[in-house]
Amino acid sequence: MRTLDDSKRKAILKAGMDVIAEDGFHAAKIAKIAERACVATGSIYRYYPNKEAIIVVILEQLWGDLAREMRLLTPRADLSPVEKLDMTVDLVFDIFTGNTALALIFVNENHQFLSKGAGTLKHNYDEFLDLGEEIIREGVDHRIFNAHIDIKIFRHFIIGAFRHLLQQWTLDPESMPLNRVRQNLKFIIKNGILHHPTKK
Amino acid sequence: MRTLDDSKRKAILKAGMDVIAEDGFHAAKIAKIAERACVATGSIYRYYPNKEAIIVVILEQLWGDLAREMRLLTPRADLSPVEKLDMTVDLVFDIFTGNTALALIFVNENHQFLSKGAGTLKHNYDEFLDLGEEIIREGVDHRIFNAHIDIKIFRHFIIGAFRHLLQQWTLDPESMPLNRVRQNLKFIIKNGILHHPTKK
DNA sequence: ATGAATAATGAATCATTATTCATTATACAA
DNA sequence: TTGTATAATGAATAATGATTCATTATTCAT
Repeated sequence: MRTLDDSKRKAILKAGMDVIAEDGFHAAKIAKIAERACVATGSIYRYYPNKEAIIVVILEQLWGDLAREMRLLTPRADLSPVEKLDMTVDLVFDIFTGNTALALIFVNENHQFLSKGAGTLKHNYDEFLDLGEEIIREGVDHRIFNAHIDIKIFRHFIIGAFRHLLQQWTLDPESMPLNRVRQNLKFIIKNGILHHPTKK
Repeated sequence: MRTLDDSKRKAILKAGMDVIAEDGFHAAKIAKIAERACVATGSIYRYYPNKEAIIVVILEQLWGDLAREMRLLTPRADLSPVEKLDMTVDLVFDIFTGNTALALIFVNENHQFLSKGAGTLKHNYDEFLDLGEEIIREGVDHRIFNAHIDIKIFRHFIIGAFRHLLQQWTLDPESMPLNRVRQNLKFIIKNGILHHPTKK
């Protein structure tokens, strides 16, 4: 009895990621994905029930990986909330720095597929964000973070800022090195734009 | 000689705005827009060469209006950079507060059409953002804003944060009143999340 | 009133692509 | 080695929906 080939499933996923990143989900053609993966168009349907399933798996993995890392990070008692916040930013930047295609998919497609699939995707995404919120709450409890800021709003604030900056980076990586973006992002979310003169 | 009816052009634009906001540009059907505007599908093509032109006009007007307001705001000598920054935030919130459909179009479609059309759209959008940058630069010169923050990054930071917050608001306006979002946004961009104890 | 000129109509066209499925090739159990 | 289950194939299908265009209705200058 022949069996499905897992390396082929991966090849299709990778090809799907690249083509969807290049052309956008809607314009991404199954024929092109098949060609990139070196399989026939029909073969794709042995491994994934439809085009949507491909991107859903990509996003499920992304948020699954990030949620797993966050489960390790949040409970650490040896780190301050500020350190945890910085490390979360690093975590996310590190994932996308090495994978422009994944960055593009997050930037352009994430939202519209959040509610698609069995529910794993939304679950992973929410878990990641809830763990992030946990860090903020810890900081507020420690009087390190400002208690007057609405945590839910702050969380969306950061996601949105990050997403848009990542998008600008994919459009023109030269003029906006991801490292500078990272440093500025960390600084702004902590200190804002106002100049705080430090006493001599 | 019969003439094209400007009220019909407006009706089509309004219907297009509503339907595109509801269904997204791609899923928005010309037939539905025509029905809402109480015209035949073919009539739409008397007023707009294609579906894309409709959304481009909507976005051109949005950024045109905002750029015009900014041209009045930035040169005012009676306002501090902080006040100008706050007023810019108010300006943008005010436009979208009364127009959920326009908010949805900004949130979901703006980026992909930025480079479409004759160039007016991109021009208006850039002008608005450049004038915003102007305010930041003025604040830096006055030692009110932090000189170490990359202005271009800060600008994308705010747009992204704003867009995502607006999106959350369109998804669930109850749980996230736009007024609370507005206040938090103003506070965070100025002060960040860190708690700055004020001397007694 | 009249008759160009052109606005309005909406059924038909046409292009596009995801998906299916009849057929062929291949891996594996016996 | 052989038979069979099923993987692989890619041409054909089928659905979709933007746009066209032949026809009809309306406006307006004369």
